[in-house]
Amino acid sequence: MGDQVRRNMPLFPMGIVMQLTELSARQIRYYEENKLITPARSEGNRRLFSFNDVDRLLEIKSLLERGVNLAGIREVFEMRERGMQTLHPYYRKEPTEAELHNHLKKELYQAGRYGKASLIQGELSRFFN
Amino acid sequence: MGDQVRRNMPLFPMGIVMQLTELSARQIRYYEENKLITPARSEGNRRLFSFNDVDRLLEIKSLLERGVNLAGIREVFEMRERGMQTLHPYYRKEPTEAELHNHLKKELYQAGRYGKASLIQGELSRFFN
DNA sequence: AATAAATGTTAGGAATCCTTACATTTATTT
DNA sequence: AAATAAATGTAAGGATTCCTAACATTTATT
Repeated sequence: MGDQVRRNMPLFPMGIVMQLTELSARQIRYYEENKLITPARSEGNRRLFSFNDVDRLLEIKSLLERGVNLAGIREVFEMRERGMQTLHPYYRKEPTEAELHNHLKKELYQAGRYGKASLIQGELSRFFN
Repeated sequence: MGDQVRRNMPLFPMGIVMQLTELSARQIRYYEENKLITPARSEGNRRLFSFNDVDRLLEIKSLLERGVNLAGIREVFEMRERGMQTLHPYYRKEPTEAELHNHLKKELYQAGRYGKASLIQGELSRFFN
């Protein structure tokens, strides 16, 4: 069984993830609402979080504490998914992109040096190996 | 945070453990009743299983399939906790010990070569690293 | 001051899990 | 073969956890 598969297995209920991340249910649901995570669901519609979900939540928390807003975090995640290292992914996109980029840059600038949190792959590894 | 601590963190609810082990809730509760596992409890008295709990359940299942009964499995676990490799831990114990040992030996004998399943540390590693 | 972003709080309902009790199956013993 | 024991199934009633939705509050930005 691949590592990628394992890290995406739906395992944890809301209560455990709240403890693991020290986030409120409201916060976690809000981040999902904003497409920052997409936890699986049980048959009865209960959220089931994977290791990767928890990792993401920890990173969201870290970035928020650094002053990045949800739009910025979304951008950071999309950036990574495209396998980019640059901070400028604005070519070949929608009109509002320039503004978005500007906004992000400004926030990241005043949030202190960027790149540290987003480079921490696997925050959850503090809990598990 | 130590590895031992992590593997003992209460994380999984009953439903997930059922899927992970392919055991029924009845079976899992019965094994707890017989002191083969001791999952933690939530504030509201719900079982919360750790990695080690799931590992144990997988081993219980394996041993049961080999014909070992619960008493035998309990013996195997106690044996390991004492850090023994021998199959003869009957000195310095209660009167019924000799019978127990005899019983176990018989079962293990007819269950095929012993030692394989109990040596598999971390069955759950098939799912996680 | 007004707006927006992020989070808190509450309510009502649904899903999951709890214990307890009794039934069933399978193996062992007499 | 009948009786006993071990392991599991099943069902009921109740408690816990989680769900969505709505409205309130806090904080930052405009």
